[in-house]
Amino acid sequence: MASGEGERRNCAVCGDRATGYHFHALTCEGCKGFFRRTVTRSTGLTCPFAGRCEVNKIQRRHCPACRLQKCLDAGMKKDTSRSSVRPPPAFARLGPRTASADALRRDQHLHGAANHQVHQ
Amino acid sequence: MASGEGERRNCAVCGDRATGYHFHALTCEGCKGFFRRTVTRSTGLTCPFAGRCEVNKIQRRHCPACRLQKCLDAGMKKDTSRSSVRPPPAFARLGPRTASADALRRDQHLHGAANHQVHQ
DNA sequence: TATAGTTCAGCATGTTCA
DNA sequence: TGAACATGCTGAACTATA
Ligand SMILES: [Zn+2]
Ligand SMILES: [Zn+2]
Ligand SMILES: [Zn+2]
Ligand SMILES: [Zn+2]
Repeated sequence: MASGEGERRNCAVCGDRATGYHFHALTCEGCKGFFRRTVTRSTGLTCPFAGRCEVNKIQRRHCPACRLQKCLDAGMKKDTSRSSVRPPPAFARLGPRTASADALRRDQHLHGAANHQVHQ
Repeated sequence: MASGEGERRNCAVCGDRATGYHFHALTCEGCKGFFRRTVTRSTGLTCPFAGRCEVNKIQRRHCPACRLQKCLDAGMKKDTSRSSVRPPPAFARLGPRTASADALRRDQHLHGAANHQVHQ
């Protein structure tokens, strides 16, 4: 269980608590979602301060341009080979997820762990 | 000399450290599991780069299609044969089935210049 | 002992909703 | 925007079997 604990897992972009590796970088959920949304749209973001904004947990929302830049600096990138080429299966879901199908799927992995979220 | 270490056994597919022969080829645990899972569920994998992806330890996850192709090129195959009580050396040396299919695949794969570089 | 099969925590990425 | 959830894939460790 690595009681060492000395190793804090912080987001490489804003320093918030990281939940794991996302897009090849250790980041928090916020920067993960931000990157996914932003990198595709790439709406010519421009920083009003010549890209000198600090990106931390508090101010990360203030300047998307600098946040995105820091994401890229941290090594984040979309895996072009493995994305958008496989989503077909779980689409076209009209109502609430049918517990039956989902349960069936998840049952395969629910043998021992109740939730396979990142422990912490 | 339990671990002379001088002789490194590398995976024929990705070059990672091999753990032994798996499905008739010297491979690592990763490619072993990948092949077992994929060869049966061959869900029409397609490479977004015309099958010219390099398959090494770092990038082997990027393109399943090319990874599987390299597995087959390395001679990997499920031994779905009958009793499987023993691996007969004279394994259907008369059947053109494997030879032709194999050659065909290899031909398709090794056609263009392998100079194509994938991201990263 | 060696290889094939099984398990499962973790990774990658997308979706939902407050 | 981001926490929570959904799913498929990966591979180290383990088990089964010859
Ligand atoms: Zn962050
Ligand atoms: Zn800025
Ligand atoms: Zn390998
Ligand atoms: Zn490929």
